[in-house]
Amino acid sequence: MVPIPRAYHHGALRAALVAAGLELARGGVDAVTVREVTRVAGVSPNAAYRHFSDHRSLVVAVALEAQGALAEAMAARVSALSLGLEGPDAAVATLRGVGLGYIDFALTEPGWFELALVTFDPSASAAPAVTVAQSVPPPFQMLIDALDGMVASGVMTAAQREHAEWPAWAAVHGFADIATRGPLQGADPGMLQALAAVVVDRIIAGLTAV
Amino acid sequence: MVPIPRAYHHGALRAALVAAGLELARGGVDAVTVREVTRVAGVSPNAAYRHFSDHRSLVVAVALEAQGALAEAMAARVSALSLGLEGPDAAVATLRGVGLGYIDFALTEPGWFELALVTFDPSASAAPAVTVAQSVPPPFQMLIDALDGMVASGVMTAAQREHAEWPAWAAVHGFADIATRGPLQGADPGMLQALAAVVVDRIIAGLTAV
DNA sequence: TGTACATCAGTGAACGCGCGTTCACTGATGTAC
DNA sequence: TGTACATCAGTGAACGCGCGTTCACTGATGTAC
Repeated sequence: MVPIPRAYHHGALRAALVAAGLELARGGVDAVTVREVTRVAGVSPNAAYRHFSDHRSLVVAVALEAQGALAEAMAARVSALSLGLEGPDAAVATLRGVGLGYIDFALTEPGWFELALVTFDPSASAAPAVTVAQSVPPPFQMLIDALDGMVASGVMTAAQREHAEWPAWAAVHGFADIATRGPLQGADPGMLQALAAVVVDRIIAGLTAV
Repeated sequence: MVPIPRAYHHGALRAALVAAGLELARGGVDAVTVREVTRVAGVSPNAAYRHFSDHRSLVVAVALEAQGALAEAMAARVSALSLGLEGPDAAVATLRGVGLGYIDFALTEPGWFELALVTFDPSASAAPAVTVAQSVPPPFQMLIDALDGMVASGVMTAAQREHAEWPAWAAVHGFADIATRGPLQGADPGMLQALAAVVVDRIIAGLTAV
């Protein structure tokens, strides 16, 4: 990584470190080290400790950023798919958008996706920053809202709604993981898109089946 | 880890190292290091290089063992659920067993589960041992066979069968991952069992829905 | 059966690496009068 | 507006750690005669 030598950041260093971390995170969680992040920011390693108590809290800060990007990708996909739709159609399109957006993000930015996961991990985010700031991570909240929308528009019954978060999340997350770290890694993008659609449609069918 | 000092293994060292690795793997993939494995086997670090070309091939060897254990857990669950059933009932029970066995294994031995995954990763298993010995990993083959059984017994149509591996694996794998590394980590075991059943039943419903 | 010797399976010591983290410090900034 | 000083945000050097891996070696085993 190319160092950018610049002396004093004055309050902006924290942001610069997170930005550097985000860039490095494209290479996965393990690429986000104190030393490399400070190197990229053009600062000595110990400078990081002025802004983060330890390595973990640096990673959590970067992970929260990645989580935000994930939520944005999902929102964008929801907008695109539900545009101009209403009622049941809109509800289904929204749920599809949530799932496809999640998968898209994982395929496009696998490193960030990996990082966003630490945000969902209650043990890793022992750092109060996460648990306090957000009891429910935005991406998960979007799923919940989408499922509630399915009920509100009559596509799902209240009984079907129960616990539906988990099959829905599991299917979409599992596919993202398989396509990212597993056997589908490196498969043809077009095929991955097609399979993603199959996964999302199948699980929605399962959630709305008798 | 407690070293077991014993001098010469004579051909048995390779097996001893894999066994030690499997034990350590309960702590996750990263716990399987050359140094720790040899320490547990009561041997000097470089002794490992007499049996493995490098760290990676040690990990792959241990991972194959973990994968075997996963396949066994799945087979056991399939047997238990499909016992005495025939035709469509047996086919569905088998598919449920495949999914629930997979999840069970992940919950019971999260470290081994993590390790088994490297076996599914085509890039990681650049080691010829894996790709040559098994083009299709046994656990995945069990899923394929179970789905074929669904078609054979008339529960699924040929059209529904197409690409069904991926939604099925994604849902089950995703739940295992969520319960193991994600937000459900540390949740009540009884609840996890119940949710696992929901996930499996929902995805099967989705695969057999119109 | 006994011995000479090749081969095999280990040892002990060391290497370089990158990491997280701490120490005492210094130069830059902001503030009170 | 100018100066004295406290505080803040960095630096430079070093620490200990565990890792993978390589070197030259030695002791144990198996084999040929």
